[in-house]
Amino acid sequence: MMSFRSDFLRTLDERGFIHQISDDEGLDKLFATETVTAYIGFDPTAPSLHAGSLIQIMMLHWLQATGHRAVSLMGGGTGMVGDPSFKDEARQLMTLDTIEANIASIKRVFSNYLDYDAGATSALMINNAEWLRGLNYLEFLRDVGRHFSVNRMLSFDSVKMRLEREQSLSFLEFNYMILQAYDFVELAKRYDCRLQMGGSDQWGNIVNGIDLGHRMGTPQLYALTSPLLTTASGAKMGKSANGAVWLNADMLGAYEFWQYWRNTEDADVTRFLKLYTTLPMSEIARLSALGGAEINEVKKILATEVTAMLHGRAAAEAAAETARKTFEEGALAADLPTVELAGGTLGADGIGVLSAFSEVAGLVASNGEARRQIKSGGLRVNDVVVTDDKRVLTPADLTPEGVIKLSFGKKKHVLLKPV
RNA sequence: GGGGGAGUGUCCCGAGCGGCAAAGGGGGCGGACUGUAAAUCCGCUGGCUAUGCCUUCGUAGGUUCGAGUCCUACCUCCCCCA
Repeated sequence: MMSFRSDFLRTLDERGFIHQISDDEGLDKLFATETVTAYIGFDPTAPSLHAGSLIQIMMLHWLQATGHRAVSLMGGGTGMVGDPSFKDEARQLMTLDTIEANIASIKRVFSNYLDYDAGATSALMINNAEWLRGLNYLEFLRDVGRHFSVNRMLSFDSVKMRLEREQSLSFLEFNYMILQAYDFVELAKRYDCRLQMGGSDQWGNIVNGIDLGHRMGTPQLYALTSPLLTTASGAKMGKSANGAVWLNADMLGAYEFWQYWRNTEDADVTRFLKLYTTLPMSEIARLSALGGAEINEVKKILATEVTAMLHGRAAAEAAAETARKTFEEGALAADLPTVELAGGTLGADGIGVLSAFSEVAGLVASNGEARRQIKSGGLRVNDVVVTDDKRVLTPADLTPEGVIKLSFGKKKHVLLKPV
């Protein structure tokens, strides 16, 4: 790969964000000579983005940090269609209400990474519903649709699998790539946006936008994709034991978020430091030199840095401290995830362990699962292994701090607290 | 339009003479070993008021003491012919 002159591309390159660029020399020149507006699209498929999207958000962050204008595009229009790229079946359609609610919820995260009040390089939050929802079908077909070749669209890898496999690809979904291409052109016209970034699975969609731009008379547009990230052992980013690693604080607390990064595999630590923190490269080089058990200290730094960007420095340090107490001292940390019990719930007859773990704490999925885990020694109450599935938790189990600590495996803990 | 084939445990792939809560794998979870890592080994991997009850094999009916298995119709997909 060539060496870049522009701060933005050099930074992205040395930190491992770049998978493919449509015209690296041309784009480098653009970034070196002017303030560039670039965007990444986010479809509102859930009330929160998850760790898998963090790499995209970080790209926008660096874009702004190196003096350019970052646009996060909410898919209020495209979300009504659903991206079929590399999916083997159609997603369920979302209602407008759901889409709007999801967008409102997702939006909150961006202000932690982007500055929306920075003069000429303020970040922008735009919703493609703005131009997509009002489209006139016939006009759109004539102005935009005529530039697309179905033959060519069918040849894209992103839909090939779907076609070869057997699953039907509805006409609705098939239009997604056209809408995304059109988004790029609209952003170019309205906001002078020149670059679209995204995950490598978006390459085809982005390039379509560039082509459409040619035909519809925009300036030269560019594509930049990031690698599809997996952990060293092949798992997709953003999934953990308890499900997705959400970015919204109301869906995943800072402590659990911190834990996700703390549990990074050795082989991923350096890569993640570069991608997910803003530590200087020299510092990352120093940390990467540490090996053996020392790498645990590096993982803590990784976890704290990533968490600090999202949830704030104070919350990150509190999470680190909670983890230190819990894992290193074996002490009881008061701010582990806590379930409050309404007055007297523990009082009368106590709570059976099974329902305490399943219904009350939500650590396991069902009573049956709790029973199985007891058999294999995976459940503990106040750090004592549970052996009897008939055991009942009573006020006598309360620690001096007035809580009962439930643990599932070594890493998942919940405090029950009567109030 | 004609002919042939397929849909299995709500993560995936996949076996399944009429007695089936249904083989096997992957993934996931727990345990052991470690460093809150990886690798490895062991166990678990429908629900419940639990020596029993309930819900599961594309959908709806039917035959049978008993249906994932047989019959009928329907849905979806694949292949061949037109």
